[in-house]
Amino acid sequence: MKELSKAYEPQKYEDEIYKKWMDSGFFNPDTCVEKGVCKDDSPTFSMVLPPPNVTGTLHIGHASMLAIEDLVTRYKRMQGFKTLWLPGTDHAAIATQAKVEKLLIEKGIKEPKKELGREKFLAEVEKFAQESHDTIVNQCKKMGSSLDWSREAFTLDVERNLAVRTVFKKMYDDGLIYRGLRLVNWCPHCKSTLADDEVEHKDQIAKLYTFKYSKDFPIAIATTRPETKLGDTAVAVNSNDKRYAKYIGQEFVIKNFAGGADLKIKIIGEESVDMKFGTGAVGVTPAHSAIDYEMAQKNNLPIVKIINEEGQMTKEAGEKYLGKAVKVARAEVVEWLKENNLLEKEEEVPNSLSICYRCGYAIEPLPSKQWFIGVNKEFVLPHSNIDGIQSGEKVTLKKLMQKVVTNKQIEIIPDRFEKTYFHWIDNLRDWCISRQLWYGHRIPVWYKGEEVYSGIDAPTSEGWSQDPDTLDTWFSAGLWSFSTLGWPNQTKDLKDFHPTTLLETGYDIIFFWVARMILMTTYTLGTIPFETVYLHGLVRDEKGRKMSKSLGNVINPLDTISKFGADATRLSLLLGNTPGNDLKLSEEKVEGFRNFTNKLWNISRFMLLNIPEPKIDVKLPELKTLSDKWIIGCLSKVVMDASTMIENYQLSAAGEKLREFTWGDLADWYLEIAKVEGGKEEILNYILNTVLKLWHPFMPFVTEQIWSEIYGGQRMLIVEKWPKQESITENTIEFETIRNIVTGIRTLRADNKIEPIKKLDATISAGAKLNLIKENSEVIKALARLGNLDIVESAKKSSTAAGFVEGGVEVFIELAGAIDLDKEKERLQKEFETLTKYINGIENKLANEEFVRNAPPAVIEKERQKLAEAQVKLDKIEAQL
RNA sequence: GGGUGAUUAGCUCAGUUGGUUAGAGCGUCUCGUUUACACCGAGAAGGCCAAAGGUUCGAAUCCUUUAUCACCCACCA
Repeated sequence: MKELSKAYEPQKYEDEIYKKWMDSGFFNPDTCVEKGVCKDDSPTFSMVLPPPNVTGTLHIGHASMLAIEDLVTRYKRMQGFKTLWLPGTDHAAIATQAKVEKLLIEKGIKEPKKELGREKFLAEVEKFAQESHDTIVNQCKKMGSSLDWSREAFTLDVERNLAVRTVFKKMYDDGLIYRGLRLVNWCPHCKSTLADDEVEHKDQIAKLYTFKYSKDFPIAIATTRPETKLGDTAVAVNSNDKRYAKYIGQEFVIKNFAGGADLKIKIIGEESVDMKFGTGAVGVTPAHSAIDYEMAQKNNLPIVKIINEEGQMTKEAGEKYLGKAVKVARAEVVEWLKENNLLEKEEEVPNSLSICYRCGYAIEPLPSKQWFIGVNKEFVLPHSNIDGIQSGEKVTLKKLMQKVVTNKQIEIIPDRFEKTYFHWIDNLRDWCISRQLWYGHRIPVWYKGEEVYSGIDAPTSEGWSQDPDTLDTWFSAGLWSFSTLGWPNQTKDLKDFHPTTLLETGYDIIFFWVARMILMTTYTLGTIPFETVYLHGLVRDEKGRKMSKSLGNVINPLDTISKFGADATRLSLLLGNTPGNDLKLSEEKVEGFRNFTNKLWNISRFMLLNIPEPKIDVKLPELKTLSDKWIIGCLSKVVMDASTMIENYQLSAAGEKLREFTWGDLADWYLEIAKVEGGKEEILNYILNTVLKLWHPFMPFVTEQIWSEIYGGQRMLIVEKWPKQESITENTIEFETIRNIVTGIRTLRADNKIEPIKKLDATISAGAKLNLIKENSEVIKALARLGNLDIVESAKKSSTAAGFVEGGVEVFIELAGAIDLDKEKERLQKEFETLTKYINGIENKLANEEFVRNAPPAVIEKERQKLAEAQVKLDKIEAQL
């Protein structure tokens, strides 16, 4: 007989189990085919791991992602799918470079890039990235992730670089990638451009200054950025504004504004100007404001760049300001306005500040020559697997992105995010993809004088120099679903696993990543990157706040793993977690699930004590007793429910159902009954195997450990077949009667303060259920701790007994001297009253003609039944009173 | 300014096409070591389902309005 230790200690087993899984090769679909777990032509399930940034370590959010993805992967693998979950990491260009720069500065290198130069600096970044990578891989393993490490990829490795260059060249040739002078989002701190999505907005209070450029200028304007007025080329007023209409079209020259440049200001009419805000007039700075830039395009205004990439004033602002920081210039302009009595008002207004999503520094919009992807440019899609788009049809990237979601080829869970997605696409502008960073994919474009060459490889002739810039990190991330499978080579993996089945990621990167993958894949392959998108929420602390170092509320997954185990950590991130919603987590919650892993361990321990020779392939034996039929009915139902729920990505609900069965039905009832009934070796063996399989995707370690304790190394749970539903449709009502009788007796016992150890005598007036009760009398006696139990067809309550009615059966407990007759009467009286009220409610309902006319017959029948049952119960209680 | 989500027991949440006497876990209280488990067992208390209208025979569930909170988007200087 096998025997487990008394308590489960995760720390003792987890690393060893992971190693066994690795050695088995079962994370790799090819090995699974070789070893007959699935066939080469079995249906596939594939998913890529959203590659974590190599900027440091994994946090609890990553742990949640891994738990969800591993659950689905293990489920599919056990179902016999040819299953691939492909790991990788993201070089996260701007984030990683900024992090390493900071670290080097802390080390005492004041200007790392200048001092080290491109090559040495990059070597530092790569060293850091490698270390982070190793940490991340280790953490993934700690969580139990069944990732196929043999296929691991990196967004910046050689294979992915080829994919990047190939796609770039293709887009360039299709005219989708172009270089142009545009107003871009510039981060003076990161010294790079940013995509529109990489700009965040922060509410703040800003000073709004109202003033005139000069005494002679007829209109006062209001601005929160006076220094930019040195680059103004117009003043915009609402075309319908009677105050200013007469000036529209006029031009004014302001000499030496604020002691700096001369301004040439044209008054223009614009519908968009709010007459009620400020003075109703806006100074137009085309070079440093997106909206002003558009006005300039429309009105043919000159663009004067007065702030450079360093965040300093240019000579266009005038000699006085040349080289001065923006903030200094602002103060000086305000000072000048005051001195010249031009400042009319200074007030505080709420304002939205644009900041860099990486460093939080204020964004400076400025004109710059950059590379863009045109999202509205038409091109021909040669091969289309997209419903509603023909091969050879003219399309735009925007159209492709919209189509695959509107035609339901891609399903987004929860579906409300479709709306968000469409809204984003509708407002999408050309994507600026060049970055002035060193760490990343170098733009595959070479220059020689005026000549420009774009190719997968460098031109062979002399005299070409490559563009110094790199690509937005999301460019390579956008290729992830197919670049990881070997594209541009036509590999077997690509054929087998693309499009991938599922993309599981956070809702916070739906634009950055999900949308870009859809763009890149539909364009490059003419197909979807994935069939389903499952968006998870953020993990927050128990008060719903974001976890942050400064708040000190960070829960580190490695800590909870070492304290409570990986399985407990996983469960705490899976149960109560629903798509699209944030999850509140506390250490107590993890602790609770640690208790459950131990419970499962002990359930197994007990069952093993009653299974002399456990077998892996045990068939469902003949069901002898009511409880046997009942538990197998429950098990069968939970197999069905859990399966469909996982299929529908209701992972939390599936886990709840399993827990309810395992802890409630199985442990609290069936195992207790098994102690009485005996002879259950095979059925217990069958239930144990099934339960371990069902729990495996949720908590792989403890289940695999129990499995290996039972069956040695002969077969691993990770590749056992997922259970099938038995065709047991046993009515559970009869068992419910037994269960409720036991509970009823226990309640009476507690109410009357009778210690559990004392055995009571009882009489059951069973009526039509005489046989049922007789057959289960031993169970009732044991679970309710009865001494004598008389089961008769009909009996009356004695004066020293307490009684209750359950399922048409009356139960009388002999309390002899212990009974408080008044209290007993009061209790029955109370129940009588609630029941009467209940009956009245149903009677009224049934007396309502409208109800009887309109409600479906099944509902009416149910009400009648409820009424009849309640009526019987009421009569019996009345008799007991 | 536009949009989305949340609001159910002290806390965290279920409640899937409208038909329950509204559920679970944690916490609280009472009792308890009966040959798996005190990381446990038995029992109990605790809810005008945010508010107001409406639709319906019937609403926690559908519609409208409101309130509070959270998040996303946006070029109000």
